Amino acid sequence: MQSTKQTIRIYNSLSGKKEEFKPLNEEHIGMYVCGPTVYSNVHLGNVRTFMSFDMIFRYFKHLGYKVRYVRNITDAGHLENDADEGEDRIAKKARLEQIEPMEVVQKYTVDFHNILNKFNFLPPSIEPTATGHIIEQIEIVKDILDKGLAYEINGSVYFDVVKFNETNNYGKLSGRNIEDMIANTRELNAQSDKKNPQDFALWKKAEPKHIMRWPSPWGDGFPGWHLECTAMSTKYLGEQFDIHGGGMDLKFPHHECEIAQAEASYGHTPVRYWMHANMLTLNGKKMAKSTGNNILPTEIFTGDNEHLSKAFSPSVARFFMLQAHYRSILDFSNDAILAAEKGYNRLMDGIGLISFLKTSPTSSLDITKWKQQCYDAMNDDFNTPILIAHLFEGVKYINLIKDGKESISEADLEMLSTTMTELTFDVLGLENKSASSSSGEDKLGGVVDLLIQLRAEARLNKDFATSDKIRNELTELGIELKDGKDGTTFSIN
RNA sequence: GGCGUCAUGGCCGAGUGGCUAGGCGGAGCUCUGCAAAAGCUUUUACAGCGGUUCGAAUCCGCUUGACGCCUCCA
Repeated sequence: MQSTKQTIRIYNSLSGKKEEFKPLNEEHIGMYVCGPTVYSNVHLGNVRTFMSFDMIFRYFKHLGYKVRYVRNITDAGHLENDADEGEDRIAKKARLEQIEPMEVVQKYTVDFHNILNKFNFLPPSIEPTATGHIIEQIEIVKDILDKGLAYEINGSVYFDVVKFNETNNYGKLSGRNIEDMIANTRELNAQSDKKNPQDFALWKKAEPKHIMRWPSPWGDGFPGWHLECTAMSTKYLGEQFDIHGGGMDLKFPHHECEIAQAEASYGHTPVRYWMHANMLTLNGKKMAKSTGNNILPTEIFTGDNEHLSKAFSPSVARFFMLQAHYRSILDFSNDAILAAEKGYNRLMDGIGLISFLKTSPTSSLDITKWKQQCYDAMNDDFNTPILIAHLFEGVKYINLIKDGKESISEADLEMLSTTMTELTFDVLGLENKSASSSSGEDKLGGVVDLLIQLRAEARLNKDFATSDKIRNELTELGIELKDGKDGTTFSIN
């Protein structure tokens, strides 16, 4: 753990600027991140957002903060659009797969956890579900009704955005103003109950066929999409907390509505630092479940996708994504992840060499300065690409020391080693997956080692015909031999 | 149509008013029976046009292009 006090600057979407981060309580940080709606498999774009916050969670913990990280599961069905039509997406999936809505939820929640585990995610401190907090949500609806900022029509309750805007600023997060929105709204459907198109549902009446339903003062229904996050963040983090995160596409309307709900109910703004992770694109376009323009994590692991030439380990995919800043759009391509894989291997090889380095009485390198540069990168709005650049600098140091071109003292080597490993594994959350684990691969490894031995003997006898035959035949099979100073290793392509 | 973001070298991708990002690829060298691997060194940039400035790729304006939100979305 890093005990030195670090000053962190965070880009706050609310102000549009980087601000010095000061938690409400000195040692504790409260962070809420909007989780997935579990009606289908998470794609790689979803993973990127959660990975950004996993990295941020890890860094805070590494610095010694006590972090309560809440990431919800949206398991209540919400409508396909914000007008009054559209099917509940979970119900739709249940109908298509001919299972219960709660089976849909269970299936994809399990999938979500499995995938995140493969990517070496830390579990959040609390992972609450929307359906587990219906009572809390109903209480908020009642409260907002009491304050006169919502209205009930035909068993549904809507937030009165226009009225709210008279005393508050609706749109401050996404940089909109309500006059523009009214001027630009398309015609409202005739059957809508809303007074204004900008109003959003706090509670929706359930039609008779709607399976996911709960009793409420306004009849059987289900909560509006934006409400669950207000209920759960308040319950576990308080009426005001430090960080609220999510994907860029949630900024409007979702986060805007969260702010409105909390301000209406509690009378003050709920979040100090709003953070938004940018999109992962494929072919230059946002990954989206609805358009089919996406890659599933499983396809990365197997290579079974038209965009991929081979399989990639979760750690390589993680490295690929962390090589871009979380607020930048990142385009996924085979070439880009292929390049990332080579870089990742270089980083891992470098770290693997640390324990073999010999120390000297003095250092020819300024390790203290290098270390601070690593932390400066993270402190500047979690700039992982810069951190990785410094880690590669560290790899260069390691190689130069190994070749005797630079020297390092025992204390500096300790610092180099600790910094490299902690930042790579604890903060970035990478794993060194070079060691093969399955028994089949172990046996193959034994066989290849035997061939390597035979080849070494042939080379010793200057029987290059035999040694080259072994090497070439193995290459044909996709096994590459690598001759090094300390013997031969191999890799399977 | 409204609001917003971004345009960087062969590719990916940071950053900044004047001083090296980094990775991949390319080139050279070391190592090697040869080759590969590995390591070291090295290479080029800031969409276009104006403006501000001693100086701009970095600030301002315009143009072009791409993307995102405005409907569920990470």
